[in-house]
Amino acid sequence: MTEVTDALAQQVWDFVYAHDAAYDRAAQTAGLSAAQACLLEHLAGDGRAMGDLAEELLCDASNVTQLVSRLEARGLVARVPDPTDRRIKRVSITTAGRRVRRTVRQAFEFPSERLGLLTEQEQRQLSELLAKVLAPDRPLG
Amino acid sequence: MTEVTDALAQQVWDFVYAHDAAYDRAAQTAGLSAAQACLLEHLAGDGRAMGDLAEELLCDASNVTQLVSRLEARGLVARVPDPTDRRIKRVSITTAGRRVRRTVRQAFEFPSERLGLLTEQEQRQLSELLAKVLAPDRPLG
DNA sequence: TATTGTTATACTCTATAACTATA
DNA sequence: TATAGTTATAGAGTATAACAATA
Repeated sequence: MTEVTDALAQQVWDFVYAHDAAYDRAAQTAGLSAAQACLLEHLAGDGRAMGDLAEELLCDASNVTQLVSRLEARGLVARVPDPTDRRIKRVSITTAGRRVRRTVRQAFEFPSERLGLLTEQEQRQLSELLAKVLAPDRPLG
Repeated sequence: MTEVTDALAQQVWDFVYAHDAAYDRAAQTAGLSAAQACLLEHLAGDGRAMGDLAEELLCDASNVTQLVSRLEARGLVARVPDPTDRRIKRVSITTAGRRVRRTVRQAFEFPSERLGLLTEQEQRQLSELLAKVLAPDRPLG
């Protein structure tokens, strides 16, 4: 463990803040909240069970219910019953949802406009540093 | 502008996520939301005007009113009228507020436990990379 | 008239607890 | 009985618009 300067901690804070703000703006471009955009990102091909989404998003199932309800009301996702277990509902993204998701991705300029300021070598450096910082001792958060 | 790989963007995402989650937890340790803790961090010696806080926190003034009201109800801040302009109210942190703020700072283990995984040289490297990424072309976000 | 802060209102995120349907 | 999802409810963050007090 090395001592960490306040200056570095502050830089990291600013970086994180800029990233968060950029994602918020990107989502807003498509009329979504960050939480809604994030949920769309977690929808793979044939649909995810509500419970799985709650686990992946690290939030309560009742929260997923509401997020999905709002997205469904706008036609961006659909609840499809699971054929093998009628308790389960799978959330699948619609064509309109894919379009909106693409909009968010394209509007999220942080990676290209910020990380893109680094040379290839610097990007590799950053990647190695982040890998060290995020050493897989804890799964998340 | 260099092309940015999805892998790096994902690493950055995970890093940001871990930082956010760690701060949420730290604030919760003191019974605060992240927004409340953040506001406490912006309170300097003699108190900040509500409007200045709104600018620094990049949010609406009415939002600051509510955040401050909740903190005031818990005795962590106080509204003191400005002697020179009676429209202005300055928000100052109380002794209890300082104590709580210290609790949050100590509970925020991300800098020491995560950035501390890097050697001094690596920390300097990271600092230089972040400085490049956050080149001061835009003020914030 | 312009500015500072508040109030009223509304929407979203989030969680807990109680509930329904299914297994 | 246990599980998947929903509903009811509540508190917090946030913004817009209307408002009061002061400059």
